[in-house]
Formats: sequence, C-alpha cells, structure tokens
Amino acid sequence: MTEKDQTSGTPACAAEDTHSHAALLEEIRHELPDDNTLYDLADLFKIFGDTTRVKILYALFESELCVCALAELLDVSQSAVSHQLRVLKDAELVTRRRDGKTIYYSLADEHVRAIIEMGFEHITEE
Amino acid sequence: MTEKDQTSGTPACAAEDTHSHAALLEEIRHELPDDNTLYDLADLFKIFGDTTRVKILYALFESELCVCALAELLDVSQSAVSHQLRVLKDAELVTRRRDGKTIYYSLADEHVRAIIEMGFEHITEE
DNA sequence: TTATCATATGAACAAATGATCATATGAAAG
DNA sequence: CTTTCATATGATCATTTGTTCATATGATAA
Repeated sequence: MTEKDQTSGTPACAAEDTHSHAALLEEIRHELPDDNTLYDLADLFKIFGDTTRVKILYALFESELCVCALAELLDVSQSAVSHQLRVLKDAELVTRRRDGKTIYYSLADEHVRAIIEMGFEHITEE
Repeated sequence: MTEKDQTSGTPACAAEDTHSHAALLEEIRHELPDDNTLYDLADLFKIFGDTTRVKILYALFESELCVCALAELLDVSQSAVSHQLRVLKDAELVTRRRDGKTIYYSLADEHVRAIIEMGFEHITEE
C-alpha cells in the first residue's frame, strides 16, 4: 500500500528482489501499440476466425461471386452467407457491385490474401 | 429433383439461364483447400482474435516473459493469463522454459510475428 | 401493378468463449 | 515436513457468436 497501487486486485507475484519485472515491463509497455489499436487488431483477426468467412474469402481469391453462388459453394443458407458478407463488408475486407438483381462480391484488397496466405503457411509447414 | 440434388435445403437462386454458376463453382471448388485445412486456418486466426492473447504475443515480440509479468503488464488476473497461455501453447504459438518456480514464455516462431504485422498494416494503412 | 428473383435483415436460440473464483500442483526455502 | 511462491486448472457464469426462420427490400419481368 505504501508502494504503487496494484493495477488490479491481482498481486500475481511478489517481484521484489526475486525477479523484478518493473524495468522490463516499463520498456515493453513503451513498445506496445495503444489499447485501441490492439483491440482493432484482435477484431480484424476475429473475422478470419470463422470457417464460413474464411471459405468466402478464399473463394473470392479466384473470382468475384454473387451471394447465391457462395451459398451453393459453401453449402450454407443464403441468409447465413448474407450475414457473413455483411461482417466482411463492415470490416472493409470485401466490396460489392450490383448487376440487376444480382450482387457480386469481391476482395477489397490484397492484404486479405496476404494475411490468409501467411496463416496457411503456418498450419501447413510442420 | 431431376437435376442434381441440392446440397442443402437451400435453393438460394435459380441459376438456370440467368447466370449459371455451375461451371465457375466447379472450378473454384477445385482451388479451395480441403475442409479440414480451412477449419484449422479459422482456428488459428480465432486465437489472434482476442485482445488478451494479441497483447501477450505482442509483448513476447520484445522478450520472453514470466506469467506474473504478463499479468501485471496486461492488467488481468494471473489465472486469465495462464488460461490464455495454455491456448497459445496448445496452438504451438508460444513455448516455455522453467527456471525454478518461474516459467518463462516466448514466441514459438517468426510466423506469429509476420501474421500479426500483416494485420497491423491492414488496420493502420488507410 | 403484380409476381418473381436475389439479397438483406431482425429476432430467437443454441453453442462457443473468456473471465473469475477456488483450488491444485510443483519447486524452493526454512 | 511445512510454508510460500509461481503457475495451472476445473467449475461456473455472463457474453458473444453464428445459424435458422420469417420477413423485408429492391430490381426486373410479365
């Protein structure tokens, strides 16, 4: 209590003489992106963390596709695809264009491809 | 019913003459990784989709750290960190070494860094 | 206008997730 | 052996998430 107050109610470890992190932590805290950025980052990856959405993105690597084509390809309902496309669009990972009644979706940029490829390498290489 | 049976109970669209996907879909289906791979890929990204875990990984970019240091740095309970470290370890994204009572965690490989950097670029560039 | 096709969306519900609390394990010090 | 420190883990619970169902919107054709 005489020292700096604990950030939360969790002491975790003494860290007096044994192995003081204080200095190291201060340094690392300096290097960390701010909380909002970290939050956005997690939100971005969260989007890739669903099979349906990953499949959609992977499919769009090849060609732009309409909603019903995606539904048929992934074997899920039109509604499910539509909901997920909304998530992808809100995150600006895909764009769409209208042609009559049909709406074609495509990848928003090449970052998407790069991120997925990177993940793909990780799970295949080993 | 005379044609191929619908994969699910979802017609989605006619796709007779208007804009038949059949050919295109067959081609794309060919390019898609198999379902298990896609599933694993989503699972991998799911792990990056949590602020606590992203923070842990980011912190480990700088240096190996013990559990209590991470808890202090992220301002969460020791238990919460420990649970998340287990997830990261199960996914082989981090490794650990023991030194007496303390356990130090560090990044398993550079893929982790590459994936996160890629995501970081996406959210900052625009 | 009315019917139909392609897509979007809101409500509802089951499943997955992440934090907390209490407790267990494991190592070193006394 | 007992205590203490560092970490791990199981149970519980509130949130979040993704699908389904029903329905709405929006565009074209009749």
